Amino acid sequence: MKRDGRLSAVLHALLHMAEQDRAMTSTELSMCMDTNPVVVRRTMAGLREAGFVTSDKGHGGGWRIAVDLDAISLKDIYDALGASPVLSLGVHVEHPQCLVEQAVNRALKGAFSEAEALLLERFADVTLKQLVDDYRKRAKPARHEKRS
Amino acid sequence: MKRDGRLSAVLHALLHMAEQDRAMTSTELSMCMDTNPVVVRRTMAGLREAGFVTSDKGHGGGWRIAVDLDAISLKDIYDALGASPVLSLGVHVEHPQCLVEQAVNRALKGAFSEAEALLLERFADVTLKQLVDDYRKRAKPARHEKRS
DNA sequence: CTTCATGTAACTTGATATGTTACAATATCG
DNA sequence: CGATATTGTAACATATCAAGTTACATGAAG
Repeated sequence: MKRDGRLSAVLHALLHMAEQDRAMTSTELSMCMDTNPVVVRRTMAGLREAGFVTSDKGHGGGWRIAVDLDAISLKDIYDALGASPVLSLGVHVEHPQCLVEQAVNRALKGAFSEAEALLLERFADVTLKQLVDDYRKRAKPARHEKRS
Repeated sequence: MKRDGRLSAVLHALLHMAEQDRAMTSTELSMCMDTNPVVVRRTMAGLREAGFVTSDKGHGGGWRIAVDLDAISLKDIYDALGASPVLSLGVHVEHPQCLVEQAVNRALKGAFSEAEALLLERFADVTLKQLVDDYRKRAKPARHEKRS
């Protein structure tokens, strides 16, 4: 089963936007997200509705981050993308008649919801600001290398 | 993204097998797994290779559980099915050049692996025996109702 | 030796995420 | 004002991949 890399791709785009003080066009973003401009607009639409980014038409238009970087967590972005399922695994029948299958579902669902809750907690703990800081911390030493 | 219900379906089948003292045919199992016999054989093949079930051809043939119910955990079954990914979410590029994307990947992968580890721990903690016991505990009171 | 079963390869189908085209709407620039 | 740059979005096309299906070989039991 193929994994959904949209969250990852969008975060990549957002961090690049955070490093610019101008708007970035869908075409620019499509390059760093390795897709095409229409898909970028489709994906960013959710973030716009949630108020995390703004978009402007026309000359000099494009996408900008609209809130403080430390006010957005990965969970916020995940939700804004449309809360796709976290787990590939699921139960075969949601509300089975069969008592045997009900026992299976009880066991599986317990494990599923714990794992999902943990993941979303971790997402909620990380802000875009932290990602930017992490990136900068690693990028700077590399620049020193070049200078020296 | 559609969820993979094979683990759930196979557990259902195994518990029914556990309640019988005869072999069950792929056709019988296909009914309780809500699919067709060939898919059952395909799915059970992994369990057979792992030694959890045996299959017999010919008259009176079919599938039987081959080990003690308290010697198999959900994790064992999950593994025997071919360890499909646990999470729907993944990173967009596995080993990116871009430092920004590397920072994104570090954050995501940490959260992913914690959640996955937790789920597999929980799976490892539950044996087929426990599921059977849970089922029986709930099934018996229902019979008393009928009698009284 | 017929029937009932599994084993498995090959092919078909269906669901769906992604990509693409097309064009309307709108903002900026000169 | 007209040319150009940009988003917004619907509609369509493509690719992928799991599941379903067909077909037939193999083997066991009556």
